[in-house]
Amino acid sequence: MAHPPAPAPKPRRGRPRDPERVRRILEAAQRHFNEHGLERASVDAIAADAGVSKMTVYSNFGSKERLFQAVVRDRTAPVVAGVPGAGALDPDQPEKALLAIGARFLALVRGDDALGALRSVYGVAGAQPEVCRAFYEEGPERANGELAAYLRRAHSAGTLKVRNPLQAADLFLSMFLGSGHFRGLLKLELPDSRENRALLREAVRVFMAAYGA
Amino acid sequence: MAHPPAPAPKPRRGRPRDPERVRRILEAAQRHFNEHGLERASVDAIAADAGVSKMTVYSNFGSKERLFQAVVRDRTAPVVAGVPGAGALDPDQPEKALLAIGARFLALVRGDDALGALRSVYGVAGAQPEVCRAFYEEGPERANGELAAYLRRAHSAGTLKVRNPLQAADLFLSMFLGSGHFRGLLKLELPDSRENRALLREAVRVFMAAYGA
DNA sequence: TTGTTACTGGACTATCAAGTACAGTAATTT
DNA sequence: AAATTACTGTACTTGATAGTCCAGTAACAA
Repeated sequence: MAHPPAPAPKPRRGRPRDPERVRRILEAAQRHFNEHGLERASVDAIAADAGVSKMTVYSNFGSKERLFQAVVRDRTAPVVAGVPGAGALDPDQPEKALLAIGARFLALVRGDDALGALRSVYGVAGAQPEVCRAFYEEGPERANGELAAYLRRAHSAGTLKVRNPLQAADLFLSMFLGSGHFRGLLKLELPDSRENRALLREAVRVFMAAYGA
Repeated sequence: MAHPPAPAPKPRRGRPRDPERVRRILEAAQRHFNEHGLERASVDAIAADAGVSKMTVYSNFGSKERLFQAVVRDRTAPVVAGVPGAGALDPDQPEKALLAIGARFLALVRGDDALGALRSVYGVAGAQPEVCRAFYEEGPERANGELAAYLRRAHSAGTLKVRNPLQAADLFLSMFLGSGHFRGLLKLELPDSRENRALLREAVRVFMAAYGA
């Protein structure tokens, strides 16, 4: 979106880069960064795990930090993409829509992928502001924005009464970031699915009580 | 609470430990761990910052990891202590009480102390389960528990209608862990105080709409 | 075929930090 | 005073790892 799809076809001479190698590096790096964080992950281990020489990592990404940045940017958008799907939801059935959105968001913020990503990005807060900003904008902010768009539509349809859609969206999604999310980030035992369902129902009930038309 | 106040007066021979040095070490370590995390903080720097020899650090704490654990345990309880104060709140004025509790919790989860603590504890998730568990129990779980106790009292007083106090408490406190908290953890710009006040009011309004008697 | 670029694999350097050793000094008990 | 423990300061060992160098090989364009 920010960039035109393919700025230059780049018909250079010599052997072309192997895009599959690049993918393998990104995926291996993602696993290692998720599990150990930026500091403890070793480039040697990542290269070995990707089945690639260390020099290939450096010729493709330049440094460990830039590899980290590439990993974050590479996965943030697709991970969040599955969350809102707010475009397809019916503004006449807000309760149903909120249940769907909440269920997806809850699954996201309990999943190892997002938890690992959060931990590793929190670990570089301050040291790499651009990555943090990009992550925030492509991640939480975007999810909020899409839910807010839905709330606006429902408000126009008269099925909800939402004065400040961004605030309301933030509030709704926040409800899934409580103790269960803490436990996930700390790698403690997670609430079982029964408890998750109860939380989902209650969050929707609370929201409807406050914003129902 | 878990331990009797002073299990042994310990009248040993020789020079006694200097408790002030121990405090200086803990405080310096806290600053460094907050700012850089466990990995990047160096024991030499901590010792220098505390105005203490490195050997003193090791003879008091044994290792960097155990120093880290000591820091976390040392500060978790006091930090959270200021949060609920639910004991002193009037069960007949839940709206007022929730405003007070929410304001304190909001200030907490926006403050550098708690944010740094969260970042560093998230950084050792999995590697140091005991610290994570202790932090969780002394921190979020305890805050939840105290708010839940208040909600129970208000329910008995007939001013609120709360079937599941723990769930409701979790939901209420969660509302302050949304985008603003993300931004804090990522060291991005924080919402201004006007926005914080708006969030506080709205959170209380939403809660009252769902749980008001 | 030739020039050019991508990749391998291993050896190598440089750096940084955890933890130890040790010899001397300070404080405290008996 | 004597024994004992705490602390200092510096130098040291040890281990890990980011990043480089290099010689050789593979794949592609002209």
